[in-house]
Amino acid sequence: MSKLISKPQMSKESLLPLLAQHILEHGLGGASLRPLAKAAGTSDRMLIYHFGNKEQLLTDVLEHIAGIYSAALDAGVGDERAVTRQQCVARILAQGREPAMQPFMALWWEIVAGAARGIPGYREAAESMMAELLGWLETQMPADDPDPVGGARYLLTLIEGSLMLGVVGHARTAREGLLASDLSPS
Amino acid sequence: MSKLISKPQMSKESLLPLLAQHILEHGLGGASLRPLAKAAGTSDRMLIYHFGNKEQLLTDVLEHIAGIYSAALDAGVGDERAVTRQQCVARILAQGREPAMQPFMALWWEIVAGAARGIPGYREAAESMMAELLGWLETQMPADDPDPVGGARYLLTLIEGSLMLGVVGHARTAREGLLASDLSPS
DNA sequence: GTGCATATGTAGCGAGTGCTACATATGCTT
DNA sequence: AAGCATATGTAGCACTCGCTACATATGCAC
Repeated sequence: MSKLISKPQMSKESLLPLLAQHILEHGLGGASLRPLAKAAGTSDRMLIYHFGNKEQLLTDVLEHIAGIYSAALDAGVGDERAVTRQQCVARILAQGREPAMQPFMALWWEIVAGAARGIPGYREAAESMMAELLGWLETQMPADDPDPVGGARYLLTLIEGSLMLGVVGHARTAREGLLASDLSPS
Repeated sequence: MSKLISKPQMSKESLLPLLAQHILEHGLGGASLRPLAKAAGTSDRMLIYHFGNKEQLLTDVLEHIAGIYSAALDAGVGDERAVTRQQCVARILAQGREPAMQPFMALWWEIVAGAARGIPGYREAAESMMAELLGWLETQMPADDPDPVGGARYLLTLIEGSLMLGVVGHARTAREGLLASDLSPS
């Protein structure tokens, strides 16, 4: 009885999107091979076969996710330049609150936690992602900003602080904080 | 052969400091009963006996740690009031970078990550801790501050953003951001 | 056809997980 | 002394973990 049903012929590339989806939903820490394999329609056996070991698999998936995130960033903000710093911050915060961004946010804080805990690889991953975000933010600064480089760093600090406060149920605190900053003309 | 060696007569209260120590070192997520028990000089069997289940144990330990942190906060900053907002921020950031604070920081980001992931209990815990920190920060504002309530929220956002950037290897970015803020008189 | 590299299924290993069953030991109350 | 609530040790259960051993199946080169 020959099995002629189908030979999906899977590969790293074909697996990565499904694995990324699962990681975004369930996180890095709780991810174990067998559920990942089921999500990707294969077996733990094959995940190890393709990626060598779990750590390499997670590294590859993270890289894949970073690519998706970059694209989402550019697509999410309109292409007309912000006029004021306040407007710039508001737009990015609004985008960060989008439901579609939630899985990325959850994953991001998990990476931050790993970096703080000193888990090998996490700090490096977080550092490069943050560097990329900073570079992107510089391009989003108002065209007539007197100090786009320093300003981007200032806004990044405010944005990340606001996002964190939002995550822990203090979105209102962050909003009131921004109102008391120099971004809001009295 | 009677065993007269010693009867440690343990209790929740006597276990909590040792458990807290272990959690601060190794994190919440990776904590499992047997290593915790070894750290506390007892058995997994007795941890369940005293706390009922693992979740309750972690809840109790977290509460214990929050108490320690509160005390460390007050002790860490000198008792003379800051004169400027900039000074206020600088002092708190300096304290957050102290080696002794590192375990608390790592635990904090783990809680934030759990809150972002929606793990039951984490958001509530984080929210109340942050509320307490905000209240404390209001008392640390300069005496002549024109808007201590809004200002505390503004500074909290900047501080948490700076701490996060520091964790991911972007302490310099945060520093330059603060230099470009209204806290640094040009 | 005959090898041979690539790909996949089945079974399992040794370690660790939270938690429980059962047997005691201890010290207080009556 | 008897009974009883509190406390503790020993063993183990049913499960998951990352990973491996072994057996194949497939398709291509010669």
